[in-house]
Amino acid sequence: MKKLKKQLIDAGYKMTTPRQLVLSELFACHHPISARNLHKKIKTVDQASVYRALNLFEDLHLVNVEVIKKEKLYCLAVVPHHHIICKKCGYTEEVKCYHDFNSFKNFFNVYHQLTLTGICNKCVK
Amino acid sequence: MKKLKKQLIDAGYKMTTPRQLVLSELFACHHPISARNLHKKIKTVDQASVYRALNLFEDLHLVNVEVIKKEKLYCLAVVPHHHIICKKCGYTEEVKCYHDFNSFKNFFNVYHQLTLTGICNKCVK
DNA sequence: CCCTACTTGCGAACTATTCGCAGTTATGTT
DNA sequence: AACATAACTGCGAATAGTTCGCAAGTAGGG
Repeated sequence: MKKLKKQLIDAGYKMTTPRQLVLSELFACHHPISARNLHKKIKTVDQASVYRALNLFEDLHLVNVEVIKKEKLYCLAVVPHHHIICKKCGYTEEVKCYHDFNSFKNFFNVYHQLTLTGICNKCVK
Repeated sequence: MKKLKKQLIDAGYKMTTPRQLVLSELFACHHPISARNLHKKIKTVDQASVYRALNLFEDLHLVNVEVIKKEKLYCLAVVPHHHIICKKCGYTEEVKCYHDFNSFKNFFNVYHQLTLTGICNKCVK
């Protein structure tokens, strides 16, 4: 959390209450969450500000985005990790991150985002 | 292309002109493309139908989706592959697919989607 | 404590995506 | 080859998702 704040500041941004709230909600939430649901949880922050915060965090690579069933979901990118998500019920598990691309082919500053979807063993029955 | 048609039919859907057109446009386009741009290229097909086709193809895993700079991009999933995309200029290269998750943890029918973003060597200067 | 550039909230504007329905079409069947 | 029918499309309009512009508020350096 402190580390996140430092990254914000170092990049030239301020740690404001709305940003703080969005971050701590993401921190508290142990699975990817949509902008909309995030806003529902912190109604004191305007929706435009939630979007602005998420976009900023995304640019700074503080959060990752993934699309599940047409929904954009955000989660903190503190420790690199991914998710596997059941397409039927939405049940989610964490998946360790296997890779560390940093430069790749002729690209630099490479980030990657891996999404796994499947059917969990409960839904398969 | 024939293989794609077979997959549609086998899943109980019809190969119609709009779907055909969307598929061949995706086939002709060698990089991920947005629904909007796809529709621009085939104006004879209504936008709702473009979306319907893309959603169907996505369900059948005929196409992959990735989000780059807040834009959802689609590409054919014929041969499993991924992309690395420059965040500055959008320049795209293909990346071979290294993995074959099929079952993973307690999930079945697992598909994965990997997106790499970075800065290409032209933009880095 | 003050200054100022960066942020926010608000309302409204955009953009993206989907819906409902009447008319059309692909496909299996005769 | 024409038919029947369930699936599909186009259209217009609705809904959802995201961003904008601006006046007012606030974090953090001096």
